Amino acid sequence: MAMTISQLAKGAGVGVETVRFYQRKGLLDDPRPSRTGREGQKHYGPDDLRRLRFVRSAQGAGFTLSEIAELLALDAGHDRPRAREMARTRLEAIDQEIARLETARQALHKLARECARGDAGPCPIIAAFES
Amino acid sequence: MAMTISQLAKGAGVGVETVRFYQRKGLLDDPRPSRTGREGQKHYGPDDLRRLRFVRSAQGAGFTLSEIAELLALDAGHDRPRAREMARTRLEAIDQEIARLETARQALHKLARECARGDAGPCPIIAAFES
DNA sequence: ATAGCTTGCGTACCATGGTACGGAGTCAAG
DNA sequence: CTTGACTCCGTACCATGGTACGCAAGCTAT
Repeated sequence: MAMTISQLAKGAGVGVETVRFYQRKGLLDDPRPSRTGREGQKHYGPDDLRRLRFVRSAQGAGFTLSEIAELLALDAGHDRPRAREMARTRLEAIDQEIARLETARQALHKLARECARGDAGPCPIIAAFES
Repeated sequence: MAMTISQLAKGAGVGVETVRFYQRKGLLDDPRPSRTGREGQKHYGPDDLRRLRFVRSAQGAGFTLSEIAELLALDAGHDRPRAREMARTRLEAIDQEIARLETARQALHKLARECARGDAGPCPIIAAFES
């Protein structure tokens, strides 16, 4: 069950350097080197993998690495109201972001439409963003 | 009609330093200092403001500054197919991003729901992201 | 045993998008 | 005529999220 750092990294689709980077940031455990197996080598279990995958998912949800560190601290702790607050805040930010993207989508769609006919001549790109 | 740099900046809601940064990046014109008005001072017209606002809008659409530089070059030029291609590519990226955010939204919603009851005790944050 | 891979560690470097700082000049008002 | 506001310019610095580099030590297959 024990994994090396490169197996751990592979399992989450990240690079070894990234794992170490997260360890330095306190996002991941940095286990004591153990004497089982290779001398001085660290190894990792399924929990580490879950945690690493969590970091990537939470990043996908737009949390910064330091927010993720806070979430992880909460997970170990008991401050549910704080956890809910963070979730709510992020949820609002996500909704705003989605709205912003929908707007951008319209502008781009307009750009594509206005450039649609003809293959030469100026195409009013700046005007397409005046919405 | 001529504006100073700070008026230009204010008109687009950015800082003076940001305007100069964009000039250094080639996103904005860097006019020759003129002899009208204050000696050695530059000034800007409505086109500069439109352009600056365009930069901010395009950034909002998720373009990087160097992509925006390319769009601006296209706007001056005649490569419509390229402009359409950029728009299409970005459109796809935006759709993916929206989908990603919707997923994240679900995860966060789940997190908030699972932490909803009780104000103490552990709250399965990591589990909430296992989707 | 020697090459080659992986590990661990620390430090340096990268891109992106700015922000800040310091010095020097110009101008208008008090 | 000094003070304050604004300008110009160059350079330095910042956070974020990594990526790369170099070194020593260990395992493993040849």
